[in-house]
Amino acid sequence: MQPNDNIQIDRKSFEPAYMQLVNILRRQIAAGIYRSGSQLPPESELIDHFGVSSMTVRRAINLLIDQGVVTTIQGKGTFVKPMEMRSFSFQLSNLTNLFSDKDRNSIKILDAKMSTADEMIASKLSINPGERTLYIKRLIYHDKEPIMLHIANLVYRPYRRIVESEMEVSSLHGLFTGTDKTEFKKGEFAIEAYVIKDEEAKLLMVPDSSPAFKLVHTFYDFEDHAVSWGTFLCRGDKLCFTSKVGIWD
Amino acid sequence: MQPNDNIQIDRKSFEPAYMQLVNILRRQIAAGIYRSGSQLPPESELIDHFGVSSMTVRRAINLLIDQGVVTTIQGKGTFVKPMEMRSFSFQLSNLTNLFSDKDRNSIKILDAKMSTADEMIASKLSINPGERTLYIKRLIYHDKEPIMLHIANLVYRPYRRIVESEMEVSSLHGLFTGTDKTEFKKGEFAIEAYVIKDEEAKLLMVPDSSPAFKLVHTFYDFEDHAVSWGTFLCRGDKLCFTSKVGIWD
DNA sequence: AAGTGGTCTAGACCACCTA
DNA sequence: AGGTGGTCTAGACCACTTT
Repeated sequence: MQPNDNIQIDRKSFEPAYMQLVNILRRQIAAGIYRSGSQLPPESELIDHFGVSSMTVRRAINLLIDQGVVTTIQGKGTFVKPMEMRSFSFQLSNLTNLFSDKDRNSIKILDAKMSTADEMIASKLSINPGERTLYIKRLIYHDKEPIMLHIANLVYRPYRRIVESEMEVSSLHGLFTGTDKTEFKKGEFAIEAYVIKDEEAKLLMVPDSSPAFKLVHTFYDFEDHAVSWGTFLCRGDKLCFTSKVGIWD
Repeated sequence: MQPNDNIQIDRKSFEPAYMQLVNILRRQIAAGIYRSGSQLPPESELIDHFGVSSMTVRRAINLLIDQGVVTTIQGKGTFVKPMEMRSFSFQLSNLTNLFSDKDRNSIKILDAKMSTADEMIASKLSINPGERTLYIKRLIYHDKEPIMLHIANLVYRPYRRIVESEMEVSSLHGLFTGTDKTEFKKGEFAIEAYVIKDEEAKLLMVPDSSPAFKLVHTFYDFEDHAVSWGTFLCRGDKLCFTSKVGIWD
């Protein structure tokens, strides 16, 4: 089988030329015409063969680079990348799916009270120990089943609306789906492995010592001040992350 | 403060114009000149103001879209996206860092033997129950400390070199760093929360009921046959995943 | 010197939205 | 109809690598 034989770009298609080219090259790599480590045809050849401009070819190649399929070396060529474990990437959208259907979710507020920051909370929120904070503890249900326990500490700023909006169910929904305008500029996350015990186990209705993901978050407002620090405790039996790398058709 | 005032692209810079434009717009969004939900200047205006071509502007905008910073609606405009939790993604490269320094790692093979596939393994490797497989169990050390337990089941194909290369330490290192040519075309990964117990706890030298990440993998060869199925059991105290969302400077 | 990737232009044309 | 994003061209010029 010859490379690039016969295959052409369909100019009448709704699919843009650069995307067709991406798919053509992906398919040829998947078919083993270009093997791991081997060189793709030079761009000039692709331009001639497919009758497109250099910009179109480059756009296609850039997409293949983004997809982790090829690497380019200036002056040398474009090469098929070997599969790497490091390029596995996991999205929280797996978890987000749990929130796509608003009707199937509900939130129960277990606790919401004014508090003062201890050393730990103060350092996380960049305030002084003893300053006022808002403590929120709530249980998130999916299909009447508790799946996540959210505990958050918020900086108390009477002149802002953040506190109220954080309290509301809709804001949490907005955070996950991105539909609402959140008041946050940026956020940090860490995922840790965790074992649910005692009270947490009771609340989430799982046996003691059940596995869980602990999602620690910090949210910042547009002045780059930390506003919210807390954790989502997610039942391990209700959530996992998946990813694919390499060439999938 | 006026949008786009004074700021210009430095044509003498080594940084390409499209990348400068990305950074300019990011900085203006971070500075609150364009707030969440608000509209960016139309492309025609950016073309005029910065004295670049439409292709350069579009390339910059496409990158901002990739970064999750803006959304475009054809016929309407380009808008700043609110921060979304769903766009939170983490890479296995966090874990890869543990492997960057080859000298600090070592691997001990606990078990390696011919076996036959049971129902479970057969279905995962797309072979028939009873067919021959290779079973490998090994402990991965970092700074003399056990951090991961890897158990893998491989399809036994005498005419291939995959088995040998899988056995070797270097292949595992290559998988993580991407330096070696792996024999795999593609792979799937799932991350689950897990609780280490009994024998696993002893091997990894952690107390019973310690938290862990369970990474289940399947690797495929260039004929799309499953070749390897197994799990990495990673000590939760030695590994966590982090990520940032929204606008960071 | 020849071959390769990388950036950029100055337009053209189209599709979509709003009025 | 006028404004907006989206694709595409046919070159030009540059930087890097190999011969």
